[in-house]
Amino acid sequence: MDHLSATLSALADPTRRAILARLALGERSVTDLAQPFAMSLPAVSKHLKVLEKAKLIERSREAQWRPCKLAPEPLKDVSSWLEQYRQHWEQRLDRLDQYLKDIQKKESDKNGV
Amino acid sequence: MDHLSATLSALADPTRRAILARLALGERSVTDLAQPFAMSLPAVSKHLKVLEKAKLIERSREAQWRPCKLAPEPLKDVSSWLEQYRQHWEQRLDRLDQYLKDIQKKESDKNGV
DNA sequence: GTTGTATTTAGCCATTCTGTTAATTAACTA
DNA sequence: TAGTTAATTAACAGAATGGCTAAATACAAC
Repeated sequence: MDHLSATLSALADPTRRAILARLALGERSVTDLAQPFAMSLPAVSKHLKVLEKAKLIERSREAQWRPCKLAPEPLKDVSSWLEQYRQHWEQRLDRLDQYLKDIQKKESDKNGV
Repeated sequence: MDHLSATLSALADPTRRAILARLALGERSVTDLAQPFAMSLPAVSKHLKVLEKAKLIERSREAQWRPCKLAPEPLKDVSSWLEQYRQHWEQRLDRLDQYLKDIQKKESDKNGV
């Protein structure tokens, strides 16, 4: 699987996005991360493995804990990929902008400015 | 499934991203869209259904054709969601920036400016 | 070394995803 | 009406996903 696909499919799960959101606040242990979810620890562990494979988190070792840390690089890649479409979702605003400019110009012309 | 999850999982497939890329150039029929892929027409049709459910494309009717058109709104939503992490992936640059400013300040101080 | 805590692995099950081919629907064309 | 083109639906198979419980591993602390 290519990098971007791995990232996007990791992000496609709400549990995993919630995990990332908490990791944005700082490092957390697995049990810590699991706490808000109505789901077994192994389930959370699997989610973390998906995030790790997508390089969205990094893991270290401290005694019996394996703290997780946000690794934002792949998010940057998603953002870069999205840029190619920015003009498309901003087009409507562009058209409105153009329309307003046109109106304004007509007004100026009418007033002989 | 929530909106953002639907969008991200639709985008997680390289075939679907390629379809969107071609739609960014303008409306296309299904057969047209299918042409570059080594995959049956029904397979492409299914991909289009996924994109349609995620509201990433809109479809109209013209005789026996059902042209597809890019609908970029959900992409904007992904972009907005990503923004909350922008500081994280720009942090390294921020630190470099800060470092350069610090150096510059020290130079100025040394020169008694 | 035994007990306790943190986490992962293994094995299982149900569901969803992605592709296939064959059949069907929809609309134009002669 | 019959034939052609465009696209979808149906039925199927195989792989991947997401959850579970129970067992195993890793380390700490007594």
